[in-house]
Amino acid sequence: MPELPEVETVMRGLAAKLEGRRLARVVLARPDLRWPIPEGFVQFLSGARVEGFRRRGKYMFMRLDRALSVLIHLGMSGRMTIDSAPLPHQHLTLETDDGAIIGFVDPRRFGALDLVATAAEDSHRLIAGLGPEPLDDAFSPATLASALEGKKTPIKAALLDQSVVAGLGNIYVSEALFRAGILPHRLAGTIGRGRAGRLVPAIKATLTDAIAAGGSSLRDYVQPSGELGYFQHAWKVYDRAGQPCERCPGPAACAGISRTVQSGRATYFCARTQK
DNA sequence: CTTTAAGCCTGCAGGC
DNA sequence: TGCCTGCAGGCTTAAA
Repeated sequence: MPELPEVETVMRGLAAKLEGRRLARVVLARPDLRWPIPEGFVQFLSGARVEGFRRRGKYMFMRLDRALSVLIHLGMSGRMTIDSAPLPHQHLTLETDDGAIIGFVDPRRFGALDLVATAAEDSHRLIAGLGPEPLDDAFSPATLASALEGKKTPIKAALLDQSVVAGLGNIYVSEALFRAGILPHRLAGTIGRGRAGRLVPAIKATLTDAIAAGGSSLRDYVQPSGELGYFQHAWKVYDRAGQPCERCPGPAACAGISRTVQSGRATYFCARTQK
């Protein structure tokens, strides 16, 4: 489900409820999600105080006292609930010392839970290979252009590669490429400094706008508060095949939003304004 | 080395 | 109504 804006939104919701609280009760309903959950997971969390949260790409860390962090990945269908009755596929339940109930629900179980020393978060095997944070200043046209240099994959696939930039998924790649006026099929190696100069700001603006809207809600995504994100109403191309492109003057000029499949994933674009 | 395809799981929408 | 197929926000692995 969740790409960077959804993970950021979820993390903020959790932080508001959990920071400074102690985990009074921890219940794990199964020993594994995508991978086994480490031995002693429940014991390490039980009684711990939550110091803070950090996001890296689509991963988040819940930092506990005792120099330990819980790595949380929502995968495709993962979500967090606050003060909700237990739901089907709720694999982890946390209860705080002030009575808040946090649930981790993930029907498809592509998500992950792990423990890592706080000082070693960046060395975790799922984190170590990640590219730059797209909203950091270090993610610039120069760094992106150099990361794409010589790449023979389409730019769409390159931006989905988390080692190029961390946090983009299928929705926001389509949206950012539309915003930048770049065709998803264009080979990454042909982006160069000029187009990267449009693409990087487009990525940052797309993500910033989506975070401000609380992410995109489709299927089962809600903020932990139960509130829906509303960025899905701001999609320009994603899931809009056949609909008019708002940048084009009308049907005479443009056939509307196209949908194709690239490496097994749906891609949406305007064939007239993206090159 | 790089790039593509299959697989992991469940749930849901659409076609028959 | 039920069954079947395809598809879904991610990521890893094996194969090409």
